[in-house]
Amino acid sequence: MRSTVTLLEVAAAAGVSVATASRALAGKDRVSAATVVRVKAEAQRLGYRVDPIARALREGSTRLIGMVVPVIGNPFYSRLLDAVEQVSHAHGFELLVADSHADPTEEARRLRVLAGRKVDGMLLAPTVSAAARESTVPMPVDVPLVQIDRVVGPAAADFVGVDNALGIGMLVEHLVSCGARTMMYVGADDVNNSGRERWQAFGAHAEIHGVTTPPPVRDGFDVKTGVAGAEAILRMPERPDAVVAGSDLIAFGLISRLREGGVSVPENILVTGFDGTDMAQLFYPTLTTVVQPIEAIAYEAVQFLRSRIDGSDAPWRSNRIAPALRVAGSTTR
Amino acid sequence: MRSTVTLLEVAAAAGVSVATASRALAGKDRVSAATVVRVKAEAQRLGYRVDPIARALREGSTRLIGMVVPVIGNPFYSRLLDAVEQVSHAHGFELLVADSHADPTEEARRLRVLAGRKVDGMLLAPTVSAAARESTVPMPVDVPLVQIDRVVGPAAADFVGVDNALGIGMLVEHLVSCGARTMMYVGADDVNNSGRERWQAFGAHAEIHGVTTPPPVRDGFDVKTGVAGAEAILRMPERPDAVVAGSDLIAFGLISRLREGGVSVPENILVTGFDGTDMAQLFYPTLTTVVQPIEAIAYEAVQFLRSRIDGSDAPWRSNRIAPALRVAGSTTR
DNA sequence: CTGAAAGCGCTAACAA
DNA sequence: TTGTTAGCGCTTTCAG
Repeated sequence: MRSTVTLLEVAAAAGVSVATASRALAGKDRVSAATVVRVKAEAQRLGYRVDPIARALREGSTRLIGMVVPVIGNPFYSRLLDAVEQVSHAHGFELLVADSHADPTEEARRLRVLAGRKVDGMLLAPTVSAAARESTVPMPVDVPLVQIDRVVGPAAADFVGVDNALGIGMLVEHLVSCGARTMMYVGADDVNNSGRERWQAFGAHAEIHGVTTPPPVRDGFDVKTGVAGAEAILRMPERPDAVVAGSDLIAFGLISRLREGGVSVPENILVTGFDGTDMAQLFYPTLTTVVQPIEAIAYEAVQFLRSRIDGSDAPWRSNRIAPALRVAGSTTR
Repeated sequence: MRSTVTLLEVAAAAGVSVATASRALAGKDRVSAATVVRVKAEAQRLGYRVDPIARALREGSTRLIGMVVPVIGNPFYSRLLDAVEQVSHAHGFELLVADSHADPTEEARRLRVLAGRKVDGMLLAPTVSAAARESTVPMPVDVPLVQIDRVVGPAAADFVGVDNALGIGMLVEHLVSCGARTMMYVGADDVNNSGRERWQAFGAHAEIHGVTTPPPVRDGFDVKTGVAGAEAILRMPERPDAVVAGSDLIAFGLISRLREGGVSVPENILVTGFDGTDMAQLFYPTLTTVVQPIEAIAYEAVQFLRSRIDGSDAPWRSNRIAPALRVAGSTTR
C-alpha cells in the first residue's frame, strides 16, 4: 500500500476527472448520485485521505488552532489544554501548542510563529511576568484571537474566564457560616484581572458581612506567595480566624509553612483555595476551594473563536463562567 | 501593511526572479553576494516570511512534530510536554499535541490524524488502559516515531525513558539504610515496561539486601492503587517497616488513606514515591522519591527522532536515563 | 452534471 | 550567477 494516495488516483480508479472526484467527496456541489457512490467507494478502497497541506494552500485555511499558555507544566493550564484539545478536536481543529514560559517577549514571538504557521485562530492565556510589570496588549498579529483565563491590559479581544467575584463571594460566605470574623487575604497583585478581581471581591464581600480584614499579602499565584502569607501570619500578635488564598497553590504553600510554624489547619485557622485542582483533594487537610469550570471555559472559548474565524466582527465579548464551591477539610472542624 | 507578502513581491522589489530570491534567502545555493544583500534587505523591509504551507507542499516536510500522550492533565506528562516543546522548538520544529485519553483506539486514531497532517515525526507516550489489557503494538503509520516514557509490547521503535531498575535500587537501598527490614511494594501491574521493571527491580534489590517482602498490591499508577495498598496494610496483623510505591500519586493515595486509618508517616511506616513531582515537596509529609530526568528524556527523544527524520535506519535503540534520589520527610524520623 | 485548466507560494531542475 | 518553468495536491471557476 502506497503511503499517500492522491485524488488523481482515486479519480482515475473511478473513471472520472479530479474535479469531479473532488466535488463528489466534498458533497456540496451538484454531482450525480451514481458517481458520488463510485468515487467514495474507490476513495475508501484505496484509503484516500485529503492532503491537508495542499488543501490549506488552496483554501487558505489550515483547520489549526494555536494555543499559547504561560507554562504547560502548571496543572491548571494543562487541564485547560486538555479540555481545549477535546473541544477543538470535536470541531475538526488540531491544536498547535506553545509555551511562553511566562515571558511576554517570548509570548509575542510564539504568537507570531503560530500566525506564520497560518493557524485559523489562536487562544491566548496571557502571561504576566514579575519582570514585565506593565501590561502589554498582546495583539501583534491579525489572526482571530480569544483570551482565555485572564486578561492583560484593556481587553482587545474576546475573553472567557471564571467569574472571580462570584467565587470569592462563595468562599467568604462559607467562612462566615463557619464562624470566621476576621479574614486575611493572601493572593496575587493587580497585574492581571484575576488578581485584581479576586482581591476586590474579597474586600466587597468582607464589608458586606462586617468581617475584619488585616492587611493582605499580595504577590503572585504561586507557592512562594503562600509561604510569605504564612510568615506574615506567624508574626502577627493575633491570628485571623481564616485565610482566603488566591489560588490552591498559594493555599498549599501557606498551609505547609503554617504547619512548620506550629499552626495547624483547620484547628487553629481556616484556609480556602481557588481553582479546584486535583491535589486539593489529596492534600492534608483536603482543601476547601472553588472549582474552575474548565470544560465550560474551553467550550465557550472555542465557540467564540469559531465565530470570529467565521468572520464575525461583533464587539468584543467577555464571558464569565460560574465556579462551584467545594467544601473540604481545611474549613471543617 | 499587507498581511501576507509573497516571495514574488520580494523578488520584484529587489529586481530579481523568484528563483533567485528563493536562493538568496535559502543561502545554500550560489548567488552573488550583492543580490543576497539586496534580496534580504527587501525581504526584511516588506516583512516577508516564508509560507510554511507552500513550502511543506513543495518539500514534503512540515517541520512539525506530533506528540501523543495518554492524558495531558497528568502533571508528569504536562511537564514532559513542556520539555519536549522547548527542545523541539530549539530545533525548529513546532509541536502538534494530541491526547489519547488513555484509550488505545483513540491513540491509534490520533496517530493517524497526525500522520495525515504530515508531521515529520512523532513522539508517543503509549497508553495502557485497563480496558484493553493486551498490549497493541502502536505503529499504524509510516512516520518516524519514537516511544517515550514507556513501551507497550515488544519495542518496534526507538525508546527513551527513565532507568526504572536504577531508581528502585536507590529507594530500596535508602530504606535499608533507614533500618527497614520488611518492605511492601504497591505499584502498577505488568501491562507496560515501567510497571514490570519497577516490580522486578524491587524483588531483586529486596533479595540482595535480605529484606522481607509481604505480598504486593499491584494495579495502576494512580491514587486509587495507593488507597488499595493502604487498606491492605491496615488489614495486616503486622505492618511492614516501609512501603515502596510505584509512583508519587500512589504514595499520595497511600499516605492519606493510612492517615485516615490512624497510621502516620514516617512515624509508623516509611513511604517512598517515584517520579519526583512538584507536589511531592508540598505534600505532608514531604515525599522521598526518585526524580525523573524529564529534560534529559525530552532531549534524547528529540535527538532520536531527528536522526530518524534524517533517514537513519539503524536498529532500534533504547535509552534509559538515570533518575536522582530525593530524600524528604516520608523517610526521615 | 462533468471536464479542462488555473493557480495557491514555493523550490529545484534545467537552461542560458 | 540568474531566469524560466514544472509541479507539489487540491479546489474552483469557466466551458461544455
